[in-house]
Amino acid sequence: MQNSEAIALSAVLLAAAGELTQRIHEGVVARGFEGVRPAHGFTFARLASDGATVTEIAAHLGVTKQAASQIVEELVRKGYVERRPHPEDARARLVVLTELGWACTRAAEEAAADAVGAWAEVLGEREMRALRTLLTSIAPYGPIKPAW
Amino acid sequence: MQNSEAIALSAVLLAAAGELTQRIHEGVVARGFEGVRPAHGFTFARLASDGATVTEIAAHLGVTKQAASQIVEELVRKGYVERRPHPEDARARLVVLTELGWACTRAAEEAAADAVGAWAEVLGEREMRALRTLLTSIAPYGPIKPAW
DNA sequence: ACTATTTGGTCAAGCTGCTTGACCATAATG
DNA sequence: CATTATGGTCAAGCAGCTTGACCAAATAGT
Repeated sequence: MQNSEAIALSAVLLAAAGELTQRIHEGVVARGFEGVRPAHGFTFARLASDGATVTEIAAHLGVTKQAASQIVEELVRKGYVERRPHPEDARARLVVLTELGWACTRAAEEAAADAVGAWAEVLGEREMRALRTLLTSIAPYGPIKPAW
Repeated sequence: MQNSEAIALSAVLLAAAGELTQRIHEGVVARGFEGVRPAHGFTFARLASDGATVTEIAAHLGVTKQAASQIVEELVRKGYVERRPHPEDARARLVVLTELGWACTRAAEEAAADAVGAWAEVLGEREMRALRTLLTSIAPYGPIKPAW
């Protein structure tokens, strides 16, 4: 593997990821959900299965818990999530999606499906599976940090 | 293509891109270049071939020209680029990499090669070429916008 | 048991990186 | 050669994050 090949691979990977992010965002907006940013989408993804605490969200996003707390506050204000008392820890508060939050999550999924679908039209089903398999082999396990 | 598959593909793509960005950044820092952010790397990439004007950099990064101007100012201060008079337009100024800027660019390329090389050890050369081919087919042509 | 430390969360203040708005100098257009 | 468009900077403001201080509940130490 020469350097130039590594650069080329990096460039197309970053370009594809950037475009995907942008398209998902545009698709969500087009479906009527305004004032939501990609970071909110990553938050929703973490909340989708049973909710999470502020600290867990912070770890998921790779930010401080103060930042996560502010994000949650904003999402509460906009009606996407709500804070409930934590069933096992009186200090903690469980953040869960509201019905609006679920609707927005589904919109994001549809937008993702649209964007990916456009790729499928170019590559075909078979190649898409190959792509997914390859990426799955190299993607890290941890949280998806929107870090760049 | 079902929604769930699109989500899975999106997740691994974003995870891989996030990890790559982070590793490149860490690699650049490890090679002794401090105070440089991913956005600077995207700037360097645009400057590498013959330099660019502030307006061109702005378009490349997807930000306003004021923001691009500030970024250039910072890079000048840190010694990575310099402003030269534009040979054809007295209004414009051509921003070019200094020797330090070139060194930093090479460091980023090495870091990218390291990160990609780690994937090659998992996938093998053949699969890496397949991955690159697939991604090249779906990546947009325009500037790489670090947008999320 | 009860002190001491850790952990979950918020409040407050500050910084960084971007934005919008105004403006100047040069180029392109009629 | 007057008008408009373009490249660039200065200034002010804002959004999203950080660090620092703090409180309440849980956990650990003896």
